[in-house]
Amino acid sequence: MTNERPELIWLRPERATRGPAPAHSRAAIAATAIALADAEGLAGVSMRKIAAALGAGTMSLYTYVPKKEHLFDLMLDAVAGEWRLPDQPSGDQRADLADFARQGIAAMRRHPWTPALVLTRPSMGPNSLRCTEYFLAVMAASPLSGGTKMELFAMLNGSICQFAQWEANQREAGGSAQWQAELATYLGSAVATGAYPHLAAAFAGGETTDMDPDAVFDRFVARVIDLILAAKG
Amino acid sequence: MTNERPELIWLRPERATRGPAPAHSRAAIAATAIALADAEGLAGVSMRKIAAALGAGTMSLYTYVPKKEHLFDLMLDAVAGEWRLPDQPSGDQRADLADFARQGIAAMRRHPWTPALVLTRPSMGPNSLRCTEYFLAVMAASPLSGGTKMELFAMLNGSICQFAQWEANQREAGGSAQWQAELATYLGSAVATGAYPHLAAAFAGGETTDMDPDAVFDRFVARVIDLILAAKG
DNA sequence: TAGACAACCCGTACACCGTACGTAGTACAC
DNA sequence: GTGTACTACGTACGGTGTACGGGTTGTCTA
Repeated sequence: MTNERPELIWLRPERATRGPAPAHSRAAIAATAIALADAEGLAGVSMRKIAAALGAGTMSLYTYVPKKEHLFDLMLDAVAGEWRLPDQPSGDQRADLADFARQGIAAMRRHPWTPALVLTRPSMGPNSLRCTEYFLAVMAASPLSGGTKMELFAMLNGSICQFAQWEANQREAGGSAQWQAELATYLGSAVATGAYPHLAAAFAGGETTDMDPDAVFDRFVARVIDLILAAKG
Repeated sequence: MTNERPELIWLRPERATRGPAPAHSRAAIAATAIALADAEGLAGVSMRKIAAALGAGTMSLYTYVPKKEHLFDLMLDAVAGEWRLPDQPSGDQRADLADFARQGIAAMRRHPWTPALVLTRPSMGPNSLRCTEYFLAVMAASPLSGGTKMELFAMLNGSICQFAQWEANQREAGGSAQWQAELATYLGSAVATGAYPHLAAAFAGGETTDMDPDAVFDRFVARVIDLILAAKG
């Protein structure tokens, strides 16, 4: 079989025993990348910029991270480490899941680039495993199969990501007055053709859905939790 | 105010009246891009490759599409045009929504790059509007507000995307035996530390969840539809 | 009908990206 | 002391999106 270095970053030891002591660390690199992503978005994260921020040569990073993709894994797991989970579930499933979800949305609001990454690049670093473990602990009393529980976990996680991504999109769009004006013009003219009567009715119904984001999220997540707790399969 | 060309592509006329007749069209460019994305993934779509496939100069594309982002809008709307929706809902809400969802997952299986794009870049081209209109028609009898219905639509759509993306991830991971082996090694060693008892239990429970994908999807989407039809807010 | 001008077509060029490769230096294993 | 595994990183390559400018073509105005 192949004796190559493993592709999975969690299988590579961070530190070897032979050469000089490394001047940096995976954690520091990930932290710098996260700061960059927070400030400039995912597209603003480049190996050169990270290296510059760390005062290192660009290619030095590749001693710590074999590919940029793996850097994303590190970033995601660092964010997953921000969840503050109690050691033991309280016993109130609904409350525990709601709290779990709120931790998630909070982390993703701090780091708006996370949902896009989580959805397209699921990874299971130590911190992600800790989150999964907690979810399973909350569901421990349920008679559902392990596989079904994992499915439900994916669903909860995905829903949180989806919501966070939606919020991020809203924020981005809301920032540009021109964009909003153009969208209104376009939708107005589309509706005016008469081809979309129901759409017209929906828009005419007074758009007063700009409630407190936390309330919207709680309502949304309550629905998802309903669904999880009602699951039989 | 500004007299600039609108940023929103649906507000730009496809064809002007002054110069020579264009040799290509937005639709042809989008179709080429879609073929490329289907074959090589989103990352394989570059302006140069599209132009080459069309037999055009790279920069010529920019007469049709002001930025690459807008090309994505065109691609997504072309995919949205693949939904085969009846002129009128049947009257059976659950059946209509289930059919709608099945159309969605089918389109996204044909074009595995769509969910990532839809989630991060919602756009409302004519075909997307048609889909929205159909959903609202299905929900016409419901007393919910227009805003709530739009939220529910976003939720249904998002769920479909999420599922499709999850499937795409599975397919990609399943393709590499090495990757699967490494993941198993890693999870095994993680579980062996004893730090994740519930995770261990979930894995120990015999992973026989590899059912028919259609059945899994139908089960998943049935849950989401339950949630939509039960909505009161 | 003359000519202005808008829109098409596209080659060149620039800034930036991820990263392969090679070299130099360092510290532990033998 | 020597070999060797490791860190550090400059240079370079092939790719990206797209700004710019010039040549061409068709239509609308005078």
